[in-house]
Amino acid sequence: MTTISTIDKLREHLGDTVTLQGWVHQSRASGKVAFILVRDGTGLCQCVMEKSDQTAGFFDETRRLAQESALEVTGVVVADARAPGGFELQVTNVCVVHAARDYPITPKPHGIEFLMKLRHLWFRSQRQWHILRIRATVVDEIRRYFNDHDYVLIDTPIFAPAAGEGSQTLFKVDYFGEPVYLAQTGQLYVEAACMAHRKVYCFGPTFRAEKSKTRRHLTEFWMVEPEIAYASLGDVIDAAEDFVCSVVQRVLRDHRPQLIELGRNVEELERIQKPFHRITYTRAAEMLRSPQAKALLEQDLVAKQERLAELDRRIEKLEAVAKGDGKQWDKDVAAAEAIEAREERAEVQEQIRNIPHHLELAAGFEWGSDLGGSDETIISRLHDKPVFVTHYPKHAKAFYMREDRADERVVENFDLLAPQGFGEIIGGSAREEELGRLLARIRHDHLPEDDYEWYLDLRRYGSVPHGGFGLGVERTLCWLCGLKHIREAIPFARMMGKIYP
RNA sequence: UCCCCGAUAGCUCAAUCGGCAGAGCGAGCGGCUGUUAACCGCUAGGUUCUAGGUUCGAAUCCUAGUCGGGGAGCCA
Repeated sequence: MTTISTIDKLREHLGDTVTLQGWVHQSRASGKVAFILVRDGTGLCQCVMEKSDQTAGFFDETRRLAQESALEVTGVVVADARAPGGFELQVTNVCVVHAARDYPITPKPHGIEFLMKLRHLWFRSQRQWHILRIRATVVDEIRRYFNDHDYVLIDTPIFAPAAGEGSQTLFKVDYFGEPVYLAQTGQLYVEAACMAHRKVYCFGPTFRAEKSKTRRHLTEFWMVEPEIAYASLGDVIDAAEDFVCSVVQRVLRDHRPQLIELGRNVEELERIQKPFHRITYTRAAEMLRSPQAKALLEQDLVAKQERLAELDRRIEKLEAVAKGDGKQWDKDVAAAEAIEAREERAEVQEQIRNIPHHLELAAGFEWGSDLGGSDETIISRLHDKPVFVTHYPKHAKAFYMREDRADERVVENFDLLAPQGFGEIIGGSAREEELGRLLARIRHDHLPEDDYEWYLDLRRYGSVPHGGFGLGVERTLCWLCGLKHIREAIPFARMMGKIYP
């Protein structure tokens, strides 16, 4: 009777005979020795099987086990520098649970369409495994942070009778013959709850029917929304800052190796310390029109053009190698690198095409417009840490945001822009607590007043200054992991025109 | 809603000016006693997205459509 172990605990079993329950991640075999890289959900372990009297009974059948075959493998745990991870299993027995055939995801590169259709299998790949582990930690830290800071969890409804935000982005569903909408935010409900519990938060999926096919958009994404009674705009910003630092620290603490594996620059994350930068929208607008912004983009253009020339040279060289008559191995590597370089070239070309437009947008930025994606990128790249942009023009923002009493053209809101151009990860505000002002805004925006009767009650009975924010889990994960596309930050992405699997 | 790009073997990609449909991986078989995306040999594998058109001849050119990728607007 041997111990059943998991790969993450092998270190504790050095010298022991243990059984691993897992799947074949990769395998290499010769006539007399086979290396099976086993994946068991907790990690990877190289299992070495030498042909001998002991293994004769199963060696020939198992040496060529196909990728993703399920197996129980028993052996002695030994330390070996040649093994990935430093430990390996000297196999004494193998029990095939299920022999797989023709597993579609191979160790070679695949296209994104193919991988998304096989999302249910793509999970098993190392990169995806790391990302979803980090996601689980981020979600855990979100809950832990708010629970430990005296926030009360309030679950808000998914079926909502009216719009929380722009009504063009609502998913309409039939509710016993009545049209209702999938929630875009739980905010109005947590506002009600914070008057009962002082500090509350909701955490769940939200739905937006935005017709956006970009690397930053999902139609179903997860958002945490804390709401605090007796809070000023400054209090809410302080809370957001502390919270974001806490999430970053936790991910650094628990996932440093995974972040490095994903290619994330860990030093950049280590710089995420309080205080973050705080600028007003008006100042941001000035920055966009400033010589610094222009210089940044112009330098960017030069850098991108140099990169493009470099890539052209590289691609030419790689193609020559790939088509030459060198060793097959070298040709393969060159061909794979050429594909990667071509992808990067296409991306750089697109960026170069966009820069003049971005320059124009920034230089011609007028007070009153909302900040666009490229504007946010410029602002965040002019800073080395996350930036809070506050006090946006009233007419560009939602009706519930508190009017600045000192300047009624703006509201007391903020966005938090992640550094390195990852864009907006938080939106928040102080909420309008005066019934009269709120009613005027609802009427001005032609919103259905009846639907908001209950919400207006909050201003009739013990209305106090309060505020909160919403943090998008997937966008935060993109930033933390350095992901290029949001679809990798959620187990099963829901995007415009995509709902399988 | 708008703009740009793409679709060739199971996968990733080639195919020069419009002239015989190719390679690697994966799969199958064989070989190899320490591999790290293993290696070596052999085998099988094609309605070139769809429908029209131009042409002696179309993967390649034209028109329309479908699907996918990226971006704008909008947003977390």
